[in-house]
Amino acid sequence: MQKPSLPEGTRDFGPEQARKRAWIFDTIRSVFVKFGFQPLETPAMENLSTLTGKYGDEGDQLLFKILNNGDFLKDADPELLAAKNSAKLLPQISKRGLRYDLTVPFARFVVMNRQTLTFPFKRYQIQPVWRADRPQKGRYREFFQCDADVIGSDSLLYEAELTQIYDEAFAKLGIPVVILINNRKILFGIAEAAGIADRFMDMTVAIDKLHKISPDGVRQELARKDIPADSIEKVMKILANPSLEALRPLFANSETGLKGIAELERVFHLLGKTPLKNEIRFDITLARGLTYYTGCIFEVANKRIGMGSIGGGGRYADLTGVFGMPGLSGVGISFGADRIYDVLDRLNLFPENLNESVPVLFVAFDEATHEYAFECVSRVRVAGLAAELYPEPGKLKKQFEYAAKRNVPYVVIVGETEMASGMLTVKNQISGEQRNMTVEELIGFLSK
RNA sequence: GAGAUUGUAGCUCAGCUGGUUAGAGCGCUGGUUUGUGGCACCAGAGGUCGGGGGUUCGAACCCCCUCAUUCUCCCCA
Repeated sequence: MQKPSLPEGTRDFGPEQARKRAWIFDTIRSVFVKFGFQPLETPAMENLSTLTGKYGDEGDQLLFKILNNGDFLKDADPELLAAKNSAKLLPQISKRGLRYDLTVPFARFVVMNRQTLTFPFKRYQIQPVWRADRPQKGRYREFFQCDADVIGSDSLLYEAELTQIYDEAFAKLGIPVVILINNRKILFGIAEAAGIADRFMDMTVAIDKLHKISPDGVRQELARKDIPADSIEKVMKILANPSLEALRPLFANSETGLKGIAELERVFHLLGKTPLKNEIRFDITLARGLTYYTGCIFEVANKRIGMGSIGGGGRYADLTGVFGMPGLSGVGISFGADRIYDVLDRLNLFPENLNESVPVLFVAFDEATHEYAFECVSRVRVAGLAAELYPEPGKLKKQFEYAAKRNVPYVVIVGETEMASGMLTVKNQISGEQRNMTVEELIGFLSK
């Protein structure tokens, strides 16, 4: 007999976990829908050509590839095979891969359906993605992403609305958060002001680590990238600056930097016209590693416990360009569902009633009462309520233990007396109190 | 890709410098209580000590290989 096991970095979600996760997804989805986003689902697998080259060299390595069906070595180049040249052999033996995120499939979908879509196109998508990463704390090889993106508009209204979505969703989930906002153009302004515009990405990647490593660590990181010492000090000096206002004079010679300031001011202006439940903060050190962001960028941090970011996103100028449809600006956000789960779990913030499976369980003593109970259960279900009947009549002890383990709040006892009178015995499992009532009364009782 | 960690019952773990029939708690099954669960008591089932090889009179424990886990770095959610 073989021991059952799970592939590295994957997990099962048992009933309780699955219910909690469904609650998270439903909560987030309801906010997406409220802001007019439409659902989209794409296949788990994409053509490898769609995926490769979109996430950098590292990303390509982390793609799960799917072996071709049939005799997949038949058409493989014998020389490559003999040389064990995996990299060059790959396209000959694998045509498909599992999706790595939801953004690239979304871009592919938009380009393929450009004739029928109405722009701006707002979609949300809640599906699993796969990465052949080394699993560790809070990181899995299969995990869910909850994305909302708008494509086909460069209006800053959407930056404001997506911030509102974060605000409302986390308020509904009961997690107090800080929503951090920055703008890639401001980061570019820093690079220009420090005279290292050509090293923009190196600088960004280093700044992104500021939260993890000390300012000195960032200095070392920058120095390692051969950035001149005086430029490094200029960068660090600007980073120490917390407000948009004070930034403006420093960006006198950076048109892009000034534009970034103006964009953020516009977003904050719009947000000022609506009540928000969480703190929204400009954070000049927020960088985000992904290269395709070009404007505003977001990140959500929970206030209670340290645990990476639980959401992030930003504006990208040209996501569909690689698929031959340039000039479409988009902006999107993502919720880290798995980490949100961990935060809710650690802080005990899940709603109480989530682990109740059914509101009522029927129990009976013998064949005759069991059949009568079956009729009663059916009538409760016809009324639209969930109900369950224990499969065998007999010992109440066993049936009550089952009810307790399933967290059923009410148990209906059906015996000869009940069957004769039509008055069921209904026991409240929490208080222990018992009452007699007809099926109709039970339905009314459970409905409120 | 690099480094570390752990692997003993369904679960969480104990097992002293290698020594005879491998333990506990929880869970499970049955009973005390065949019209009432959570508590208590009693009894019981359940393990080729991740797998393979080696050292030894003797290995859960020491050595080698292998598989798997968890964590850190890189990168990211």
